[in-house]
Amino acid sequence: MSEEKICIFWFRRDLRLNDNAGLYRALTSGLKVLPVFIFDTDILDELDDKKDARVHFIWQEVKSIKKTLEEKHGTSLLVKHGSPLKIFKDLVSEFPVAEVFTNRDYEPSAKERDKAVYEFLKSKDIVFKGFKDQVIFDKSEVMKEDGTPYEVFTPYMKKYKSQLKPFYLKSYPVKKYISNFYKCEPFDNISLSDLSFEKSNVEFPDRNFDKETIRSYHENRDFPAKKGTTRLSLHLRFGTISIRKLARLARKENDKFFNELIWRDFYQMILYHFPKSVNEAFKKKYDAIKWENNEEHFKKWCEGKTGYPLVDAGMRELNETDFMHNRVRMVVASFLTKHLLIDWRWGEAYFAVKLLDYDQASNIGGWQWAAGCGVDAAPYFRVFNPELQLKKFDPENEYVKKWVPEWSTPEYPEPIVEHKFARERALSRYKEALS
DNA sequence: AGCCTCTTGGG
DNA sequence: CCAAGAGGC
Repeated sequence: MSEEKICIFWFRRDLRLNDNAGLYRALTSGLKVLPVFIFDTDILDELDDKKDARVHFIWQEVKSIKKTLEEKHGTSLLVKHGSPLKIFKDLVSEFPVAEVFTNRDYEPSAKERDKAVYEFLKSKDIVFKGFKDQVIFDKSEVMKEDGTPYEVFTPYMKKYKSQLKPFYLKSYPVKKYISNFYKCEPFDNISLSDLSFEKSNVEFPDRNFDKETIRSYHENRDFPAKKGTTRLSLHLRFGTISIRKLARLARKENDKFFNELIWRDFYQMILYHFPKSVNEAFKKKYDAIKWENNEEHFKKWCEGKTGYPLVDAGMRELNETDFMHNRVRMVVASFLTKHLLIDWRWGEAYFAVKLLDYDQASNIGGWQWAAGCGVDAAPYFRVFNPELQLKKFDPENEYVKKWVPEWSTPEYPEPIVEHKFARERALSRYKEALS
């Protein structure tokens, strides 16, 4: 008797059982669905901090999905640890796999990984299908009239909104087909220490956000001392909330907040079309900038000891909580690239190590924007004045006092560069590269 | 999603 | 005297 064929659903950055596009397609495929998660050693081996909060978060969410599947749906989650290609080679000999479903990931390294898995599966006559789940429009769905990708946000956003029908924001009714999982006894649990990681001490923001924050987003979002932003970036990064659900609400409640979600799609689209922008300036000429790359300055920036209170507050918030308010991200990025003339890649790499919500597309986009070398970037002559930014966005010095308690005492260092000097140096150095 | 400097015109 | 606007970087 031939064994009944099954399909695999491969969880990645979509760690939820509700409104999940790829999971829905798997459950409605007619095949029983074996859900799989892989702790990818190709990624984990690169992480030096054994208390990396992202690993802890993913592990926690994976455990929770596994528990739900076991307690409510008579199935389990097969959790593996290793290199995905190798894992799939094992999986197809272990299970009668006919198809593999997943949600698309647009990062260049993920595309490469998926291509290798696709090729292997193809050689075994197994279909590998990817679905759009983590954005509203992907790949080439929002393009200019001439068929090329947008490189400026505002016209992209207008086209996006004109194309957007309620249909695109509809939830996938996973629940209706939830009985189509492959029935089995619980698979083994993997502990954090099995992965050679430990629990982190940072606090994970709640996915159950306050609607009022979205309603008043445009008024409060720029003030880091206020609870003016949703703190949902982590959940968007790992798919622990659905972008469609959030976009439905955003569209209804607050256009400014909705635009921020569109920025996210925009940067994902840019990275998809321009994978080289991972380490090359989108505007080629800017790769000619002669950076100072002063190691001592870079260290002081990392530690939050530049003598500019808003910059230091931001960096210390990042170091202590693995998060930084977005207004302050712009300020510290501008400071690093313009005042210190340090290559944006250094800053981007530091954020990649530290940020709990690190998302490659948004971070590359944001850093290149700050450095002036990206899509729709700030013109090079825009140099934030860190003191004016402080006056504008933290007028009572609440944020600064919280993170830099020694500020306004003799212990607080003098600025490592003087603003006027640094601004002029940046302007002439940029001008030189562009001429 | 800057900032600076200079000019102008009302008080 | 200084707020507000223009224009350059």
